[in-house]
Amino acid sequence: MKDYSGFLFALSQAPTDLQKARKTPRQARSSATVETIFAATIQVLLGPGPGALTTTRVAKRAGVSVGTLYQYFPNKQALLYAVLQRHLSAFADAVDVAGRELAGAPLEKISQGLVVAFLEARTRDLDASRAIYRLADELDTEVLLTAILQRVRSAVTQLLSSAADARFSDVEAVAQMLCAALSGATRTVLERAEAGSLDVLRIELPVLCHAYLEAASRRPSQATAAAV
Amino acid sequence: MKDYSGFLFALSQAPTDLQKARKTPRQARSSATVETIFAATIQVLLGPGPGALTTTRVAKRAGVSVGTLYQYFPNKQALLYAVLQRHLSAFADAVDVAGRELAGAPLEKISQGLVVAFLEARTRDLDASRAIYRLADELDTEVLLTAILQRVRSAVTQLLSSAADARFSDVEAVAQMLCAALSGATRTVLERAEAGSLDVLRIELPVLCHAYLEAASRRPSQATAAAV
DNA sequence: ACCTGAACACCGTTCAAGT
DNA sequence: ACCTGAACACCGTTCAAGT
Repeated sequence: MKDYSGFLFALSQAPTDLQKARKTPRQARSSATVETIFAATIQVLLGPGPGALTTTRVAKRAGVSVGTLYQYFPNKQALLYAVLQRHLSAFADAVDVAGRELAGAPLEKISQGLVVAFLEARTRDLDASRAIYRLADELDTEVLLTAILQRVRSAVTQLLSSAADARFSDVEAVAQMLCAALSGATRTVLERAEAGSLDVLRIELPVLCHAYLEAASRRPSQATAAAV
Repeated sequence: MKDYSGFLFALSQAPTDLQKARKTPRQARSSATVETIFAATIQVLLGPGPGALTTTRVAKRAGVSVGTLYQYFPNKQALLYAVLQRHLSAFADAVDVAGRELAGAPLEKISQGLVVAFLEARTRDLDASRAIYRLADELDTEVLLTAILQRVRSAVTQLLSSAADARFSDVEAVAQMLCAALSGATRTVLERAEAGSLDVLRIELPVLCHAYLEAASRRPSQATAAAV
């Protein structure tokens, strides 16, 4: 019987293990170390690329030993997970802020503002964003992404409920559909590097967003009763 | 100087290398081997899971040795790439077929049909689809995805141009936006395993699709002139 | 309280030897 | 013309030893 313990450990990482650092830094010195490791991870991602993202390389770039890295992150996935988490939280924050600013506005303004907020949030640090998102599917990000999606979706639900000139028979479903279209469309563009496709999005997305919201608010209430 | 040749080879795989098998099977026996390897890959993906997807394990499952696997695929990525390619081609085929069937119909019917085609195509073999898409970002799928997107987009462009009751000032941009929203929304749902979200999509997506197409066809022609 | 880095099991890939 | 599987370099992770 061979010793698979290390391997199985790596495979069985439940999201719980991924979400928290192995050890919370208690001294200024060590929390600085964590910051340095985060920065080094992104640098390696942008420089040598995702294929060259090894724990040893990140540690070297950060100026620490591998052992130190593993003091704060139980495994490589946890490190990447933490990087992704930071990024997504910033995104959800941006949607929250936009929601508060747009509350009570008419649909037209809400559509415009929402699209701008989405595009702006996901276009900041474009290269880093691309690299980080590309990493997302290598991890078990189910839990994290679901949580972020929930935050964004409820912010949008609240915003839609507050609209000055519309009522929705099933705000939840409309918010879900809108978030899926917005984030999906944004993501599709982020992943491909096509020049100009961002411009198309900037013009077309508000049209799509507004047209859908108008149609959804005009609709009689039993239409979506069957949906969750 | 250490020997990095193996490592660098693996890193530097250009899409060209990923797209074709190292050796084209010439005998019935060997093309059957390739089929078996494909099947084994999906089985491992669905059974032990993506974390356990090693070339050795795939080979064992397929009943061949690793060496044999490497006779047909230059590396692990190429294998996964081929699996993804098959899947995406089937998807593009489905959109093509739908486009031909719907040509000349009114917008309302086109919207409905397009959504059904998208959902149906991406819901067939749902588990395998999920597993395969989750793999996509680990590979360098830029070229492949762009090509498939192009096929789908031009099928949609043609379809929209054929609409019985509408003209678009910038069909290309509208098709691009529509494809981004459709595939993005579909993907978002596929990735999360939320119960009922597929039902929401089935009801809301045609509404969104139709509302946007109506709005876009009513729009004066200079609106999207600046976009590519 | 934090850091180091050699050591270990595993993985991707090759290639000499087989049918 | 195709297959085999031991061998090799590299990677993730650990842990005894240091400050």
